[in-house]
Amino acid sequence: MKEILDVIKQELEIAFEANGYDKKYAFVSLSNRPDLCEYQCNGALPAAKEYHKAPMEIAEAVAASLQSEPTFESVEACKPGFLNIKLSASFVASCLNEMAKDEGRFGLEESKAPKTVIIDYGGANVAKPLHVGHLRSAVIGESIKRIKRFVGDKVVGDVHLGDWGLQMGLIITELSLRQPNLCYFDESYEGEYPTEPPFTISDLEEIYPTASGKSKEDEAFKAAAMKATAELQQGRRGYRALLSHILNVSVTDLKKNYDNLNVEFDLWKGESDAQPYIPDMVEKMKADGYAYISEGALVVDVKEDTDKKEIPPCMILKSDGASLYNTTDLATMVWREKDYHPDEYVYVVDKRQELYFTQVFRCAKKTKIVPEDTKLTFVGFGTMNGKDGKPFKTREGGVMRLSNLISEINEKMYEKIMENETMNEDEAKKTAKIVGLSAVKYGDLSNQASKDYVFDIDRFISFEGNTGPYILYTIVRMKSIIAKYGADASGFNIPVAETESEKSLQLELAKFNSAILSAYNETAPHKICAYIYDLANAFNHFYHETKILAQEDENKKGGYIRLLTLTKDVLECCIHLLGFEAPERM
RNA sequence: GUGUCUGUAGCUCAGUUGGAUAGAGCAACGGCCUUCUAAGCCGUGGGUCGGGGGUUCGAAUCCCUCCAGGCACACCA
Repeated sequence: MKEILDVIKQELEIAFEANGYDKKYAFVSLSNRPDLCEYQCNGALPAAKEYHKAPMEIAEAVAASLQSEPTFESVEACKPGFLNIKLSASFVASCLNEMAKDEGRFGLEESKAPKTVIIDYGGANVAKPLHVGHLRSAVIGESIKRIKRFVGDKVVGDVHLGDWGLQMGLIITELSLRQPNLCYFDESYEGEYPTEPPFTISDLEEIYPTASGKSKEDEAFKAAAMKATAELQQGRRGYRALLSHILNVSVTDLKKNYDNLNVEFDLWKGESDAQPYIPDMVEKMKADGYAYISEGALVVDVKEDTDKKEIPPCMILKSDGASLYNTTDLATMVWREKDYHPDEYVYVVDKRQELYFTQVFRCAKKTKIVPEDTKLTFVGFGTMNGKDGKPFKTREGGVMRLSNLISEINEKMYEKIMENETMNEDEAKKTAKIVGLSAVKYGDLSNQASKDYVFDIDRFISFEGNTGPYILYTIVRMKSIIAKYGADASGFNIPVAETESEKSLQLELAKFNSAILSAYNETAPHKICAYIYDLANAFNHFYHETKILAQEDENKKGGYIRLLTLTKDVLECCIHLLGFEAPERM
């Protein structure tokens, strides 16, 4: 189905050309003066320069040749030379009927050139619980994944676990002190290792911080942990077996936590999966002459002439020969190329890592790990601040666990729902979870990802204003009416709008296409939030003025239900793209 | 120090990539429920778009400069 903007544009192009003006001036945008018009074209102003005519003269001529087009209710030339456009109600209604027929996609055609995209988000660490710092990556990444998938790309989401490095050595060392008799520590042991892990997730969550604390005070312990890390990385059997236990236990727990957030990864690969690719990669970089020794370390130059600031080289190996985060990330690209050969990589990471990722991206292209035309996208997000404007902390000043934050929100939401006394405890609990998630996610996604934002629980869980719960409430209202109607309305047509509020609702619906595409093109979920907030407002306004179920004309009533259903479906589609769902009641 | 991002109503944020009178929400005040969920709707007040220059028919948006703040600047991830 054709986008409304394109339809209008085409009509304008014909009119511009018919009057002897280049069609490049026939650009259309949404009106920024809704009191005057619905869409606008400002092309007559720049055209006036080229043709040395008064802009008003051009605008009037174009407007005149569009007078009889059935697409428009009116096209008016205004003051300096604006073209103010109003669509005819019947044209809008016919667009909507087409949208409604196309269930699930609402007229948005699948991309004709679908891309393969790997999206790297989540960034969870093994054996460490998720904390609030992980929230944004998960929430934003999940939404971007869904948006891209909806438009038609083949998207693979990878959590990219932090499962390599000193933390593993710390855990192994601590465990060897607690349970020295385990077969994993016996180097002469040659049998099969047990399938049952020697610890639970809560053991792990206690072991890691303990070990981490010890290593800061106890030099010997730290040395032992570093040795264990090195041995693990060199492939010591017992340690490898322990690593896989740690991974299993941890990933099971992480999956549960991400599941609560409606976040789902296709791949649970980690840094450790990239390790086998490092030696060949490094050799190739040396052989191809990209990597050289600088101050003892192996580096690749990544500076470019256009840089305003000196970009330090990308370090591949430390002076002691050990690999580092860069190395792992580059090696990760090696296997991703081998398995998926993506057209685009998207990294959803804290924006403070931007410089680091420009180094990695440049290095990957320069050393031909990825082809020249591969798109490497860094989606850097800002910090989640508390109400005081400083990074979000617990009352005690520590890092807050994500699960604690979520349960606090669910608890508050539950209390709010129970105040209304329309539900039993069980349903209220379930509803609180659904609405709570919408509060968190909408609160995050409605801001531009790259900016810092204030995480204000009380504002987010409020049912008023631009919040997730407000959107859900609007959906629930519609569901309730549709349920009361009871019958199947699919045989009816969405009526030609008769009132202003009905037409604005219909116009909002017609913007679905361009709202989704701009969110897609700009990797900007907040555009979807802005859209559904406008749509919800338009609906509530219409709802307030229009009796639907009391409508006597059955045909009209059926048409209204069809309009409601479309609105509800579009809203639900959008919140799905944001990563949350609506309950049946609230 | 260098680079970079940010600065819009008391607070939290938008602003369709240079267009018309800069918009929402919260908070404040006023109105609307015997009628589809009032968790809603309607209205009022509130602005030197950080300051100053420039570019042009036209600037919150582009350029310069200053002020304030955040962040990053090779052997951490």
